[in-house]
Amino acid sequence: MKRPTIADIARRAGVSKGAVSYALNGQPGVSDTTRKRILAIAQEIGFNANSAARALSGARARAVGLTLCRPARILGIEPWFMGLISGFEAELGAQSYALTLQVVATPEQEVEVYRRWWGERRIDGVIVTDLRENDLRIPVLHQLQLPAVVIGGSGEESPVTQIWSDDGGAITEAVRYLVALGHSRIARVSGVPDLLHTQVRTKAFNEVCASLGLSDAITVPADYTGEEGSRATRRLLIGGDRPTAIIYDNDVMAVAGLAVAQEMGLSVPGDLSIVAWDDSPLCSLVHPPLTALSRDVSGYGAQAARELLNAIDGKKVGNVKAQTAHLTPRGSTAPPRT
Amino acid sequence: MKRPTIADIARRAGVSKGAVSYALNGQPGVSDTTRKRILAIAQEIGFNANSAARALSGARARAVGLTLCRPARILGIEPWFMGLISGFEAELGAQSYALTLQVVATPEQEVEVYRRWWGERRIDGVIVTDLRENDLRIPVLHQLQLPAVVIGGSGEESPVTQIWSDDGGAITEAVRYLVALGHSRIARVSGVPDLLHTQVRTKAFNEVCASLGLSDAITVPADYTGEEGSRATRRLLIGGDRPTAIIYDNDVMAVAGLAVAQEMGLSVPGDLSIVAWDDSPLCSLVHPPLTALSRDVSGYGAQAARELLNAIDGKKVGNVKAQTAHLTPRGSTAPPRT
DNA sequence: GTCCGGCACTTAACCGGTCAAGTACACTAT
DNA sequence: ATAGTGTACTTGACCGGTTAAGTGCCGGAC
Repeated sequence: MKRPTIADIARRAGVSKGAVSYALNGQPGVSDTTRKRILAIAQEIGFNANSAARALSGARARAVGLTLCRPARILGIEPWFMGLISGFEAELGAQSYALTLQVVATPEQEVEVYRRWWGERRIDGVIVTDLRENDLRIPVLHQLQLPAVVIGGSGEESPVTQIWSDDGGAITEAVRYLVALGHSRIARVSGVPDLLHTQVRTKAFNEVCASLGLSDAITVPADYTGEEGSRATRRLLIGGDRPTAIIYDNDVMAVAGLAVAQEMGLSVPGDLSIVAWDDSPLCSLVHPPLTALSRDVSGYGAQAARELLNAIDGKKVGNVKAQTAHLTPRGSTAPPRT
Repeated sequence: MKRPTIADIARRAGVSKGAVSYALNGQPGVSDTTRKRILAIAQEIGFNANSAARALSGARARAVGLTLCRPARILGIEPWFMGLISGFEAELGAQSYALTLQVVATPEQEVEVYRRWWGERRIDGVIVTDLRENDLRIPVLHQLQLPAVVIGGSGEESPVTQIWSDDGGAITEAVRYLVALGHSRIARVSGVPDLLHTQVRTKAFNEVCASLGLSDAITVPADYTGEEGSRATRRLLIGGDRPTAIIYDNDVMAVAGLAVAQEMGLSVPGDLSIVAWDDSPLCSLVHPPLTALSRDVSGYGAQAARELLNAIDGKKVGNVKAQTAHLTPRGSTAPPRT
């Protein structure tokens, strides 16, 4: 049960390997009748071009890489990555590019994986997530000349293409909404402070709160996990002057915060309003359903994949701004009880 | 910035390509001093073997494939797959195998992807999830002679290696526990009924309920999504003789069920006890935290990857039984209010 | 002195594609 | 009749590894 090669097709069609190659790739050099005959034979014997051979003769590997650098326990539960991945796939699958995945523990390992993949010619490009300040991956990507697209940058000038969204604008909208409802003590539980988009959000949050005269608007740093989300929420709620609204940097922490409030006997949204960043089915799953900053994560992923394919094709692409997250009000926000 | 090849190493070391190949692969045929020299040069110039060239000359592709066949909205939120994936990685990474991922919409597409991957020599084997009755993928895998490991079979004889766990035993434990607490009206919200492990669970659930004399133990089929979980729960709770305990086939539906109960003003666990299948951080996140049937999903994945690598190496492996899920009691179960 | 075995390499074929260069033939223009 | 042009192929090199077969040389046995 040997897998067929173009030589098999050539033999059956009575032509040379080269002719078969031209026929299969839609290149000129064979007549229409011959081409049809060859395609029919290929179809019949279930031919698929050996990707290794193709990659070896100068062509692409037709695969892109993605590394996930978060602890497994949070990876599993956060809908964000899977949304992103299904977006990539939608685009990559259409061009029959494969997606190669690697879970890593540290950014250093991540860099190692990039080096290895690229050295092995296993991939044509990578998608980079969770950009940090002075990210050590960027100079390596640049040095390797490895086509890449960064997700979640700040939109500033960068040697690597970025797909970014206006997180500052989104959080400003959320704060204004809460203030319009009558809230004046608004807190925030953030994601990992090292991440660039966390910093963008923190800055915008501080600015809008200052401009609206909210003096005690504080941000408690956390790490996207439920445990940290609970801890941060408890810290915020045990104080005497507890906030009447909390904005969370992801859905998982928001759900954890909701549970803490319920556990402490606080009513949501009566005693506490909750806003989650990044809408997902998780937000509509709980009671009350969470008001969220929604965006089309999967579309975001598809856009990133599209830009990466462009970069691989040598088209120089600049930073791309994706849709800004918009507020989806649900049951977890209301005017504060007086 | 051309990427180095063994020819580059050979030139610098003043030996032939063949010698370099022997040296790098730890094969006999070169002296110890030469080998060390070659390895040092390889290290210095950052050599990585071209995976395409290696794969082309008869060797392995050093990659395995995984297809995910669930709608994106549920893929994202279910921790199960990510747990599995990080388990695979732990094992594959150690052997420097890559994991290639593809999201598909239907089992037919899945089969197509297998055919293409195998035809392209892109992968050495696949991991198959969500086994169905008379699964159409199994004969194809067998016909292609594509090394594979099936996750979530029933443990019965099969032409393809299975990693399975005793789901019947686990659900029996859960029912007995609820009965011991004093419950007599126990319902179940199941996953997709086509899946083999759903059938195993349903059968065992019916049997244990019958043997314990629980006459109105019913299973409402759902599809693992929160929406269906809510709907099924509502249906169960609006009846006059509503159950005092519900077992859900995954954590997402259990959380949705909890929200429905709260929304209807029922207290959990006072009026309704809830048990989730497959523990995950999600279960401890909500209030009250959910009693769950736990197992080491990531370990399960690692075991599957290990068996697949064995199968790829030509070692004939039989079915492997993984650890049975065990009950982790939390706040969502209690004796029913009288 | 020579024959033999073994070590440390080299040589070259091979994997299965791609693609530039070459060839054979028909048809047209002069 | 002859050159020129285009079409429809064939030929063969090449990508970067692996590996069977070949070579040169050294040391030891007879």
